[in-house]
Amino acid sequence: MKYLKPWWSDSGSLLHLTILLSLAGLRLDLDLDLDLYLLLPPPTLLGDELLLSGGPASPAYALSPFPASGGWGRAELLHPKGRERDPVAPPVGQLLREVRALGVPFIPCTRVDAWLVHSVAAGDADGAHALLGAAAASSAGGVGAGVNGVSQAAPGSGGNPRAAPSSPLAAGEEEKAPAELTAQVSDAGGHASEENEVLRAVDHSSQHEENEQRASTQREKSLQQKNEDENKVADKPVWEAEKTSEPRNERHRNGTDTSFSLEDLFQLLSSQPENPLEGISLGDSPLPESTNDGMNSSTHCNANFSQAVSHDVNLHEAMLCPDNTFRRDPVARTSQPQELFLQLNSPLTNPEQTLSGTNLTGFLPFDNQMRDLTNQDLLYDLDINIFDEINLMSLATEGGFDPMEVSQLFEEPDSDSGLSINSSHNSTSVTKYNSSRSVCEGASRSRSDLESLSHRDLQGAVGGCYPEPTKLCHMDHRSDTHFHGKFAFQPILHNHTYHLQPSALESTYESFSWPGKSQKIRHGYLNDTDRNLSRDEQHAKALHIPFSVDEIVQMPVDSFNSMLSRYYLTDFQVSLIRDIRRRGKNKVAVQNCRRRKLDVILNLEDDVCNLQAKKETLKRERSQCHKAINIMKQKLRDLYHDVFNRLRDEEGRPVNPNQYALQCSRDGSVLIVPKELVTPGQKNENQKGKRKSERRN
DNA sequence: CAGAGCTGTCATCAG
DNA sequence: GGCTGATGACAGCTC
Repeated sequence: MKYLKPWWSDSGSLLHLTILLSLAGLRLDLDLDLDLYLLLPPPTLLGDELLLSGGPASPAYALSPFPASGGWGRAELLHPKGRERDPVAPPVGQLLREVRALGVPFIPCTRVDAWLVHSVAAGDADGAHALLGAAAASSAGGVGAGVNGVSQAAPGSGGNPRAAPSSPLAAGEEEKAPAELTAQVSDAGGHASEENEVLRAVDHSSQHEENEQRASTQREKSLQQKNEDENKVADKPVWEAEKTSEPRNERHRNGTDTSFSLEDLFQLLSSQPENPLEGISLGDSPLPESTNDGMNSSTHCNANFSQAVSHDVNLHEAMLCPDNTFRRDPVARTSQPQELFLQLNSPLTNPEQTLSGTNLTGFLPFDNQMRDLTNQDLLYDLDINIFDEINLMSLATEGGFDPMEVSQLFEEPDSDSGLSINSSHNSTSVTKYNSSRSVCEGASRSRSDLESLSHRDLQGAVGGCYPEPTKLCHMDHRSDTHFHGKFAFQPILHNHTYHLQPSALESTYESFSWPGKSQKIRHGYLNDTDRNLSRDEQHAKALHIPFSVDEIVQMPVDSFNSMLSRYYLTDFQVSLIRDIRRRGKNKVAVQNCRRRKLDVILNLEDDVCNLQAKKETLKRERSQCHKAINIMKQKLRDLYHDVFNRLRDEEGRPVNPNQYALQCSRDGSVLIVPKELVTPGQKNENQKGKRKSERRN
C-alpha cells in the first residue's frame, strides 16, 4: 500500500498521486478520477497506509461551505473539523507547480484538485484564479468563498450519484454546479496560451493574485465570446452532451468536446518548457505538433486527444478499450472483450505493453516508489470498478460475450484470476488468491458451466464463507450506494476452491431435479471436498447460484423475492433456489418439530415419574391411615368389651354382648339396647363397615 | 446383516 | 393465494 501514500505527505497537500490512478488515468478523464475518488472510503477506514489525500497532519480536507459569489467563487482548504483553514496546506498553485516540476502526470483525485486542474486546463480564468487565489489566500491566512457543486460539476460525470454522500457541501449548493460547470466547460475550448498564463499565474505570489485574476478574467471573457459560436455543443451540460448521438471522438475531432481529461492535463503539463513529459507520445495516432507547441488552439488540443485517447469515458470503457482509443460504440466495445481485458492484464508481465501499440514507456516517469507498485495491485484496484461497471451476469446473456473469456482475461500464470482478485481490497494479498487456475479448466466445461461462469464473482458464498444475511449488499450492487465501499474495502471471502468435474457437474445438473435420486448420485462422483457440502449446496454450486444456501433460506421473503427479480436467473436456477429455500425452511422446521417432540416425550416421561412417585406417596399415606384406623377399631373393641364386662343386669348377672349392643343416642347418652331392636339401617351400616374393614385388612 | 437412531425430504394441514 | 410452521410418513445413512 505504500504506493498509495500521499505523494508529498510532508506538505499536507490535497493532491495525491497513485500509480493506480496514474496508469488508469492514461485512459480516464477527470470525472472518472472523481468517480474513483468517490469510491474510496474515508481515510479513517483504511488506516494510515491508505491516506487519500494530505499527510499525517491533514489527512482529509473539506471544501469551504461558503456559497459561491459570482461564478466560481473561491476555495480554501479546510480541515473537516471546525471548518478552519488548514495552516499546513500549501498554496494550491504551489502544489500544482510541484506536480509539474516532478514531471509526473498529475491526476486530480480530490475535488479541489480536480477543479483546479480543470479550470486551468480549460482556460477558465475565473475558476482558476478563484482556486489559485484561494490557494494564495490559504497560504496567507485569508478566508475565501467556497467552490460549490464540485462533485456534480465534475466534467463528464453526469452527476455522479455517489458524489452526494461524500460531498461536504450542502445539497442546495451542489445543484448550482452543473450550470457553473457548463459555463466552464463551454470555455474549455483549449486556450493554450491562456492556460499557460494561468499556469504561470500559479507561480505568482499572493500579491500578484488579484491582478492576474483580473487579467485572466478579461481574457477568459473575450475568448468566451470569441468561441461562443463554435462551441454550441459545449453549452449543454456535460451529461446532456453525453447523450448526443455524435460519437465522442467525433466531437473531439470537431473540437466540440470540452470535457477535460488527463490527456488534457498531460498536454497542459507537457506544454511547459521544462516539463519532462515533453515529447512523449500518446499513442499510435500521430499527435499533432500542438502536443509540444503549447497547444495553440483548442482544436488542436481536443483533436490530439481525441485521436490518442478518448475523453470522458468511464472505467468500464477504459477496461473494454481494445486499443489506445476509447470507443463509445457499444459494438466496438463488446467486439473485442478478450483483448480489452488482456490489455489490462498484460502489464502484469510487461508494463510497457499497457497500451497496446502505444509508446507509453516514457509517459510516466515513475519514481522508485511508484515502480514498486505491482501490476496486480493496479488491476486489483481497477477491479473495484470492474464489478461496478460490468454486470457479468447480464453480459453473460448477451451474444458474443463469453464469460470464459472474461475469466481468462484476468488470468495470469502466477496470480489469481481477475474475478477473484476483487475479493479483497488489500492489494498485498492479491497474490494470495491462487484459485484462478481452476478457471482454466473451464475450457473443457459444458456450455451450462460456461454460461454460468460469470456468476462466479458472486457465488463465492456458496460453499464458502457466507456473508451475513443482513449484509446482502450485493443483491443490488448497482443501486446500493454503500456497495462500493463495502465491496471494495471489505474482504470478501469467496471460496473459489470448488470446481466440479464436468461429469460431476452434468450429473449434478441432471440429478438436482430429482431429489430422491440425488443422494445416491452425489456420493458417486463427489470428491471429499464436495461431500462436505450439502446436496443443495452442491446443486447451487453446480448451477452457479450466486447466493449461499444460508442466504437463500434465511433471508426474508421480501429480500428473497427481490433477489429473484433483480438477478438474471434461469428457470432452473429460480426453481432450484425456491426448492433450496423450501427444503431449508422445512429442514429447520423438522428440526424444531423433532426437538419439540423430544421435549414432549421427555416431559411425559417426567410426568410419569412424578405420577409414579406421587402414587407411592399416596400408597404410603393410605397404609398409614389403615394402620391408624385399625388401631382405633381395636381400641373401640377393647372399650366395648370393657364396657360389657362392667355392665350388670337387674339380677346382678353380666350382660351378654351377643344379645345386647351399645347405641349412642343424639343427645350423647349411651343406651344398652337388645340387638333385635337395632334398626335395619344401622345393621347394614355396621355390616358394611365390617366388610370394608375386612377387605382393607 | 438386522436394527436402532439420526437426518433429510415430501406431503399435508393449519394459521 | 402464498408463505410458514408443524407433523406424520418414508427413505437413506451411520453405527
